[in-house]
Amino acid sequence: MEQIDKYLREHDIKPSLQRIAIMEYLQSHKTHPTADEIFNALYPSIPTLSKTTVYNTLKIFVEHNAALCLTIDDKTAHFDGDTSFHAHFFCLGCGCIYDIPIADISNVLKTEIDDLTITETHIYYKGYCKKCLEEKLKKQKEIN
Amino acid sequence: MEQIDKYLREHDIKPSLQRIAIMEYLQSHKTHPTADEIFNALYPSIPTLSKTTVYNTLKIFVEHNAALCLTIDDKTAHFDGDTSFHAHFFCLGCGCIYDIPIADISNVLKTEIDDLTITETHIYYKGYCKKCLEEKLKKQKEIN
DNA sequence: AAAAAATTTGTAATGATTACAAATTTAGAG
DNA sequence: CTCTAAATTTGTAATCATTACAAATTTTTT
Repeated sequence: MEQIDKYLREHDIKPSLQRIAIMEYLQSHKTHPTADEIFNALYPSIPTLSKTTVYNTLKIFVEHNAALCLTIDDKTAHFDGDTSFHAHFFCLGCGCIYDIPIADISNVLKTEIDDLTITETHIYYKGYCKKCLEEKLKKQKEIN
Repeated sequence: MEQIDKYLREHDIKPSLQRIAIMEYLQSHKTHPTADEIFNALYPSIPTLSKTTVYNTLKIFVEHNAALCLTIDDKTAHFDGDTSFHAHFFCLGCGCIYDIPIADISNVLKTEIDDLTITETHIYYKGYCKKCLEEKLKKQKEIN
């Protein structure tokens, strides 16, 4: 708990009850939750919590580089409390997101391009997890 | 025009007037337009065009690998008629998207991970283009 | 030329996100 | 401490991209 407090301060975010709870959830649930999932998870223990607060807080986290916003899913944004460099896999079937460790590609990825200032680099894989691939193949068989 | 027709057929897409127009627009405008932008651009010349058709058609293109859907912008999906492998830069200020050529990193990027079947790989850079970076710095000065 | 299939269209719904203003909490000055 | 200002949180209402769906149109097949 004290660690979350410290983590927020290190990122120039004043630790409030809500901010601590949301960051605590993000860092202890590596499932890349959506704002809605975070709200539903925390609401029972913080009954005064507002969904707007969750959205506002996540925006602050991202602006202060305390969390990542993943735009891999076109339906909704997902958030990641782990800001270290890694890739993500998004299952087009069930929507789950997995962390994918990645080799050092600093020699391949650019940090500056012409007149463009890079602040974030994302590597996303999309496809199907085992379960969803099987279901997909089963459905295709049924059609044929 | 005949080339678009052929391109669609090669991807098992039956070429209709609307589909040809949308693919023609995608391939001649390398700006990674949104469905809305495509609709507004084509509507004057195809007054019967429906926005639903644009959405449906783009979905078909993506399913048949005739176009890419970019989820780099959390506001709205962008589309790319160039399916060859390249990265994208998204300006957090003005929202423009640039193509970024990328060295061969097939040795770094995975094509199979455990039980996950990869169908797409995306590399996104986010940051600020020259104009937007200047404006951002100017605003920060005004605050301080 | 008629019937079936595919495509397109328009409208209405959905659902994530944001705008905004009121309410509450926290921090600072006296 | 206590009062005031600033920051944060909250709830409601709006926005806006996208989709669902059924009717209309076009294309293909018989």
